[in-house]
Amino acid sequence: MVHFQMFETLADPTRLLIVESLCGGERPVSEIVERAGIHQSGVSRHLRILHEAGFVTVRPEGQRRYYALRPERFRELDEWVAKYRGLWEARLDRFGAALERRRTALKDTSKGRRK
Amino acid sequence: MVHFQMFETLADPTRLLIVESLCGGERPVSEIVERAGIHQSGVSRHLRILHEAGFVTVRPEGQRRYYALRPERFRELDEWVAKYRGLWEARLDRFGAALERRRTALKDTSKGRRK
DNA sequence: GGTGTATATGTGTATTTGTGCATATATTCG
DNA sequence: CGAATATATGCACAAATACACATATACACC
Repeated sequence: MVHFQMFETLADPTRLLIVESLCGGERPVSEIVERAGIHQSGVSRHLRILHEAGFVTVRPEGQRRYYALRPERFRELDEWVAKYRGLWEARLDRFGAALERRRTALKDTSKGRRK
Repeated sequence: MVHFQMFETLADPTRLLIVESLCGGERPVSEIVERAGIHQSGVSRHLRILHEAGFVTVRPEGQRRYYALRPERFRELDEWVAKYRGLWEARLDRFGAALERRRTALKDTSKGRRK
């Protein structure tokens, strides 16, 4: 529950569009503005938010500023989601459960999820 | 950029707390209210939002309503984040690239993730 | 220095959001 | 039926947010 700010940062269509625009590598602001479809000042603000949240880096070059994705936050996101992988993996287990019980001894792989 | 609504849903500390409270299995509203630290009506609203966004299911039993996590949305989240795994994996690759090239033939174990 | 281009910031505003309170709905039990 | 418990909803309101416009800053080139 410390991570809700990461989700706040991504909880805006324009910011998510910016993130996906940076998927292919660093981009100058002007290029992002073209795709975003909102005023340049708005894009600048969104980039500030993304930067403060640690999702992007800036590299000034001349009068341009190139923004790029920063791996750390995405990795953090990945680790958060990882905690919930058991949800659907467990479901698949249940399908094959009866079958599996007949074949092998029941190895208790449930990580204490069942209350 | 179709997924920003998923992030909107998780972009609230109380809702994220609810999600994590449901990690251990289904819970009645009353129990969630205790942990949330806000008024019962607020919790009810958050549960509605989570439900409409497809993050939870409801199972009425008597006068209680048991909420539980729904795997689909989390899986969707996982798939979204997966697109960004290349960010840090690529960085690691670069560190060990020269070394690895000398040791083994390049076995391509990437499951088609690289675009 | 001055001019032009790229990006950031101050300000006002309309919209959205989380919340508590009071009340409504549903369910159980007598 | 009525009373009690569990949960949802109508309403009002304070706080936050995304946006455009105008302006400020930073840099390049003359």
